[in-house]
Amino acid sequence: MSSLVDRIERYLKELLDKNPKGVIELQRNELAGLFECAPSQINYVLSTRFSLHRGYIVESRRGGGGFIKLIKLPLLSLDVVCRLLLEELGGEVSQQVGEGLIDRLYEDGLLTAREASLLRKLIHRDTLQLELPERDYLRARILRVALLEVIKDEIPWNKD
Amino acid sequence: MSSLVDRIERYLKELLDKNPKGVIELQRNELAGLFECAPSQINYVLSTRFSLHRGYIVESRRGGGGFIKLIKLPLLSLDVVCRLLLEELGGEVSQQVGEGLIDRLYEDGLLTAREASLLRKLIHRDTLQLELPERDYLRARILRVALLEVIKDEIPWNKD
DNA sequence: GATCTTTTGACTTTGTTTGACCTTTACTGT
DNA sequence: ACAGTAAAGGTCAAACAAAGTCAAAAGATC
Repeated sequence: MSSLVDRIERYLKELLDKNPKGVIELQRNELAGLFECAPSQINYVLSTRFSLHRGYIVESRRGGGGFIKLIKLPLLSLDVVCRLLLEELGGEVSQQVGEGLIDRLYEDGLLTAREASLLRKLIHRDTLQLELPERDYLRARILRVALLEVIKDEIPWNKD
Repeated sequence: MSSLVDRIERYLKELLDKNPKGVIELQRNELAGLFECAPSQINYVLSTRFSLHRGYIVESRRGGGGFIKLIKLPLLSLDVVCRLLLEELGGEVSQQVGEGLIDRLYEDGLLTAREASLLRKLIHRDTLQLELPERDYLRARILRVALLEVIKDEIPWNKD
């Protein structure tokens, strides 16, 4: 008997596959109602089955009219993400490394010229103005967020 | 399902777009009636979605024959941007104000949608992860750098 | 039976909606 | 002119409506 978490996972992946953009939006409580479980179960599914290193981004908003948005990342960028995001951008990033990364993303066509030069300025030590362990942590966070944002609307790859 | 506040916002922005002067006048109670909500909901929409930082001015008068007037400010001009840089972004900037400003830059066509949502994430407290006086200072620096980058193309005498 | 995964529930955080009460303005009758 | 009244809009705090967190309980696995 497949567990709840598995059934919810399957259900969401079906929805994602049906949707050509690889994006779905849902209500946590509604979904919990559909599967007759605690709402926090949905969070469990999301964090164990739709984590970043499995190739998904989850966005959400609270309050009235809140939602949860599930984005399936294009395969193309998936290996880039795994490598950069999880390894290099995990902890701290120096300015040099950061700039190298931005250059590479630009050359790969993931960043426009303007985005690249904006990011280069943003991660500059003169902008961050923090002492040294924190500065490199912040730079890593900034680049992580930027990368995540940028890979979302990569051209969708093959289906199935 | 989009929330009431979103629907009212959309409605008002449509009206503003349709009106070439970028000015509309309305009755609070009438609008509340149209959307079948409490009149004070209108105030909520106005203060969260049509703030000065987002590029709107709201004027009103009470009493018989009262009204609410919504004015969309003209596109950001160079001198307004300079004033923003010096005054608004000089010191500290809250997340709310920052988001408002980014919204306005986007609506004025100075930022692409992707740049806007990137910046929104970058200035989010979860990304900055600093305690409160420093966080708002850093946010101001980030927005300053971003704004400068973005208007570079607009400055005629600057050729790089 | 130790450990790993799943499931649940109490509590928190964030954003929205409402309602009771307040202030300002125009109009009306005297 | 003047007071009174009705007709706007304003404020603020409480209620409501999401989603998030965390730890403990319950199952599974070995």
